[in-house]
Amino acid sequence: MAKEITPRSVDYSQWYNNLVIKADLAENSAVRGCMVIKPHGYAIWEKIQAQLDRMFKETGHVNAYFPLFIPKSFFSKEAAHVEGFAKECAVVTHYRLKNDPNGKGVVVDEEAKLEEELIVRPTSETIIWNTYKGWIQSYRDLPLLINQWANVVRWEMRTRLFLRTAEFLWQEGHTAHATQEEAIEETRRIIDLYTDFAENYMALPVLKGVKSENERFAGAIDTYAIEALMQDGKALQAGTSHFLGQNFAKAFDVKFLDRNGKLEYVWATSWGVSTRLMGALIMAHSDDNGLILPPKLAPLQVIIVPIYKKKEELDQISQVAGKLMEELRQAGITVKYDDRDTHKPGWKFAEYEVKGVPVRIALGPRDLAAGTAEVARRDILEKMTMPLEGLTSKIVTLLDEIQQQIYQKALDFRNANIHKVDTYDEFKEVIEKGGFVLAHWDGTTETELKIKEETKATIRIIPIDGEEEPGKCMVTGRPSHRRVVFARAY
RNA sequence: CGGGGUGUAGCGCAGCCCGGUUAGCGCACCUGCUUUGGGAGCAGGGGGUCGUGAGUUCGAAUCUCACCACCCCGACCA
Repeated sequence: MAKEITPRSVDYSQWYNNLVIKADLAENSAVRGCMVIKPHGYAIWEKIQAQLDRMFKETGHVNAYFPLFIPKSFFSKEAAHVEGFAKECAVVTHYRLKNDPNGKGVVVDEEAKLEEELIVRPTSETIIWNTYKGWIQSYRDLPLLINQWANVVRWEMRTRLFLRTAEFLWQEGHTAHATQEEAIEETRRIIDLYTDFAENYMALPVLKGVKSENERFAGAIDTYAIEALMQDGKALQAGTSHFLGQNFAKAFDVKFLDRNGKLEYVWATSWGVSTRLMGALIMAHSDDNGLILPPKLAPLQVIIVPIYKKKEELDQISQVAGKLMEELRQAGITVKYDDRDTHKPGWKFAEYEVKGVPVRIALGPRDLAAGTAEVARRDILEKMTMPLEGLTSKIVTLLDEIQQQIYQKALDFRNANIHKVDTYDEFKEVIEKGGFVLAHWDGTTETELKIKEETKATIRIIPIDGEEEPGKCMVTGRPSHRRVVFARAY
């Protein structure tokens, strides 16, 4: 079967690395910490992008593009923001190279030093708010609902394909509002949108809530986040939406005249998801044979493989396959017919399996004689023989069913790995097994850091919906009115 | 940035201790024939700055020194 994938049970992180390579999603590049996203990986990202973009537009947002470079001085304008990002910025200092006087290649031309250094954006709040200053004068100019698809650079010490790379692709929304209420509403609308996307497209159940002060975005008043559980019991932050208050408006002096003719600072939000979602998708669903993709995000949903000995057989099969493909396409399914004679059927089966194509249809002489097809599901590795007659509608149903079952499986796993604990001793024991742990916390950063120090667990979210439950902090015994969600995280 | 490890064909590795024919193996690749319902078999073939630089030596993949890169663990991390 799938060659050279380390089983999950042996070494989860190696399994992940193997899978990314074997499924041909990405590879490390010649540039430290930066990956090459290969066509299959990029095709999945494009599906993610297309759906999110649709959802952003349905909620009134538009796309724009801002510069890759940000003048260094912009960063010092919002104190918490610079504090959070300063340690991982790539900086452009010169704009020209010259031939090495010693004859060895090229060197930086020291005479071409920039007056002011440029930072390669780690996120775009500063350049965008500097721009918004020129766009906003009146309440009539608001709200401004803008999204950008871009690459950003954060100089991470240790990188892993998709999960943490020095350069990554993402979308960042930056909105401006006349009132605090409206900005908070936007922040929540987006975290709900992300939740909808994660659950209904990625088949990934998530917990939604706000971050503790310690885990908050640098420069935000509140950070809303969704957290997903990976198969090794670690949590992965899958998306964040920040209520920025008037912090950036004040830092960049963005004011507007309200209906009463009063000059006010603008209220802001920002929100984003990145190619890290690819990591979540892989780690949440896949198995030791390779990738398992939810049909809604699979670049290829159905693959048809002919099985034949003689050319006449292939011709007959191709005719049937052609008709079937036509029908499937009309039903909105992405399908490919792999009639390459350079690879054998078994090779193709294994190849599409490791790449996560949800449904495989094999057509051979035996099928033609019986008017059937062999239909194989990637998610549960099950084969069925189905009549060709009416096959298309069955495949449509099957893809829905697979989407559902992948979600259900992830949900069952997640639910089986949420534990309530009341004492710190119990917490220390349960956190070892992985999963989300619901416990009472006194709300202080001090206690949170102590827990992190002693158990490596962090507060992933403080739930916003759901019931309040009075209790006592498991560490200090101080009062708490609601359980928060702890986990070890990526 | 600290600790450990690895750099030899596209990939994975052996050879290195104890220097000495033409640097070897598996996969992949190419050609031919036979094959094709779960990663085919046989035969033949192509492909190497042994990470980089210096040194020791008659002779270096092998010994010495320096440097570089990558990986793992830790620290760091929206």
